[in-house]
Amino acid sequence: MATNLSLEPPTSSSVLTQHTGFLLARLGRAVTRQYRSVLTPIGTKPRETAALLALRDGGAMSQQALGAALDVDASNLVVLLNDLEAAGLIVRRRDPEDRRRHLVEISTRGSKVICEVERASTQIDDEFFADLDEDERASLHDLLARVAQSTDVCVKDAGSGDDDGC
Amino acid sequence: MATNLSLEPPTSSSVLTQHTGFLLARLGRAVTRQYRSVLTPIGTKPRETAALLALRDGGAMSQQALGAALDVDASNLVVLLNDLEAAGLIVRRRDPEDRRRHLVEISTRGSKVICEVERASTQIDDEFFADLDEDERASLHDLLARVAQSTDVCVKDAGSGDDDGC
DNA sequence: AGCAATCATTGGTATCTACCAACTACCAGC
DNA sequence: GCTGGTAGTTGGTAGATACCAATGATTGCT
Repeated sequence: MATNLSLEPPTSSSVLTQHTGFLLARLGRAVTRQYRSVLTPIGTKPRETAALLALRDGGAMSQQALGAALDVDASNLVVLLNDLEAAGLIVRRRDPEDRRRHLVEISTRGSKVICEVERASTQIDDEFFADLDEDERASLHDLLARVAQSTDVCVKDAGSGDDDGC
Repeated sequence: MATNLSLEPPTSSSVLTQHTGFLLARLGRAVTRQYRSVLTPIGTKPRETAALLALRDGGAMSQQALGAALDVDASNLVVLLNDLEAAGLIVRRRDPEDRRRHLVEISTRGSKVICEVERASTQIDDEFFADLDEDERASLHDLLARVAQSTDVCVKDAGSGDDDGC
């Protein structure tokens, strides 16, 4: 039953056409791996990099907010930030308005690192989405952003034109 | 320096607008988690499910081909298939043309399970991509498929109209 | 002042994942 | 019938990840 022995030459490995979600999951892993290989020599992990980017673009924010943005558990975020702080890439200080909170901020040193990191990340993006032209890439980004927004995260417009020259 | 204390209400958690790749990674994790929660009661893990779907749509294939399709390391694939075989969802048999190879095939029992699984997966997809209309979802799928194809995997057209009625 | 809720932190656990080295069975070519 | 390469298997390791329960500091409410 159901015996369709195509046994095609190992090249056309096929499949996963169906569920967009599975495709998404698979590509997410793939791109993370790519990121990791490029980021390793720089010394930051993909997650840490995402955190730095979030902090640079979003400005100082509480750990709670950052965790929500990155979809990382609070307890895991703590150790992640510990590492970043030990490396001098971020700064934690208490929020004067609510001293329970820590305001996490990217440091000047972190800003420098993020420039290097971003160059590498952009390179990966270019390789990874090489088959898509400008418009397609933009529309892919738009679609993903909307999904992210609806799912849980809120992508903000971030009008804060606080450009620390990169 | 770089002190833009927006400290917005925790709702608009912001960011990650920049790199499409990071967005992809984050959403991939999110959707995998969703899948996992729905699949757990059924008894299959996301990876196993992906394998079953690949086998159903791609027909019998060698482990090598399957591993390439799913982007899973050969040694990890072995244990994954062991579990599926122990559960009676797939069958391994030697390829008569090359007895080194195992032809992996979905079993009749596996085909039944996959129906249940697919209902759940489709439900997740519907929730996850709820904000996109039909056309947008299709174009997202198309874009992702093309990226997947160029990256490494080959998504085949799969003309094999071998419908095991679901 | 007392109390419940919140934020960050700690510690622990279970699972997933990638990766690597070695081994068996098998194929193809000489 | 050797030899070299390939497919699958085994076992082990390191790291990533999710998740959960408990604690201390701090807040807001009454």
